[in-house]
Amino acid sequence: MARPRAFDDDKALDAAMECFWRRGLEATSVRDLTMEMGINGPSLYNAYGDKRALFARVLARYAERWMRERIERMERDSSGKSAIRTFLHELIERSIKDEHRRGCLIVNSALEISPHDNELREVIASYLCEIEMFFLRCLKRGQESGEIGSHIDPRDAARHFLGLVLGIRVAARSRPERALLEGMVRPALAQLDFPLH
Amino acid sequence: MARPRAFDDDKALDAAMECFWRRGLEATSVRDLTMEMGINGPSLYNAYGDKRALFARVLARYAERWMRERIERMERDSSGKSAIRTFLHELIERSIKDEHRRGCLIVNSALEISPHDNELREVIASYLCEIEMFFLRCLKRGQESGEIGSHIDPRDAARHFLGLVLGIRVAARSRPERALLEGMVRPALAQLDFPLH
DNA sequence: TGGATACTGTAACGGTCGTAACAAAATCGT
DNA sequence: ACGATTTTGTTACGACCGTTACAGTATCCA
Repeated sequence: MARPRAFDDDKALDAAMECFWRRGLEATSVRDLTMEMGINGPSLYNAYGDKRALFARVLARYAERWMRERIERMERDSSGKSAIRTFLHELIERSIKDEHRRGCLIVNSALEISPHDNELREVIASYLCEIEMFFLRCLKRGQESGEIGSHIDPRDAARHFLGLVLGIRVAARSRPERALLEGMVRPALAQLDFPLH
Repeated sequence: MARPRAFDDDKALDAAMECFWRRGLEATSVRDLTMEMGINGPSLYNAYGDKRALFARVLARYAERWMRERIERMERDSSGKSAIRTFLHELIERSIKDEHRRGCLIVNSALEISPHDNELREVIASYLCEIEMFFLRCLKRGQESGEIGSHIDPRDAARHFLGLVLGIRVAARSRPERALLEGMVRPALAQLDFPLH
């Protein structure tokens, strides 16, 4: 049929992910990408379309690997309450140990993407929904098992935890201090332990 | 001595603020700025230095007008608890009515600024501290007056509210839905009303 | 009135941006 | 072995980037 590809798709996309993750969409040039991915401009355009299409592809890859992986891993936890706790503490741990201050590609993109780019905005909105739904499932599970009081509205609480996830990621960019991030979540987690009223 | 300035400093800085607020630091070109500010390139460089210096100036102006103004206005409230409530609800209202999806310049910048730009990063960190300290003062005031239970750790709660402020601003960028944003804060505000344990 | 001084406008600098034309090279089915 | 097909490397496009030289202009103090 035709000449086969000389580069590894997975490696190239991982390299592109690293670029966009560190510098964002605008600040990453196509030259940065080609150098880091080890391919030439025309190969990039032939394989992935333009820069924005590559970004969208990388964003989906990121969500799959770093968001859904974590959600699925947490949901293997038998306790909904401990799943929430572990999720948040792992998030804090990652945020603090994040040497290159990359943060989270989804959160970074939520702010960087132009408000007029409806396609990417909706993609990002759907990722936020997935996080919200994860918390909602955990909360309902915890209430069914009795470990979380029924006085808590799981819909509101899920949104509340989503807000904290986003807040942690933003705060960690300029103030990656453990005391700050742990203080942020402690009241929310404590509320799950309150006795029924 | 010399020829006086032909443009209004305040108007020019407001125009620059609007540019950076809508598009961010990178995506705003010097040509965008000169056109919107109504001045020429050399005048811009003569008056404000380079683009980054102008951005820093605009950021300080933004903090003064949109962050400190609100904090000071809220602190005129005799009740610490109601100051917190009003602050958050006003934030939500602004986020929903934000036609151009500008969000908050400070939060936007917290994510956009390069992690290696220590000067701007520290400026932004100091703004986050100011917000945290505002909440801390409100909480302490509320506890002294007895309207907030003493079982609440004001340091943690202040960080918690800061996290929510940041989370609201991020979420509103892609999901400016009232139900979402109000759900985010409701559990945190409800906690202030809990009876002592 | 005449410098001294600061601002304005025009024009352009070198550099980088995202993207594409084009030909050479490598693989396939036949 | 050949023609069809796809990827690769070279090169360069026009546009825009942040920034500045320079000459012209307006204002103040003397």
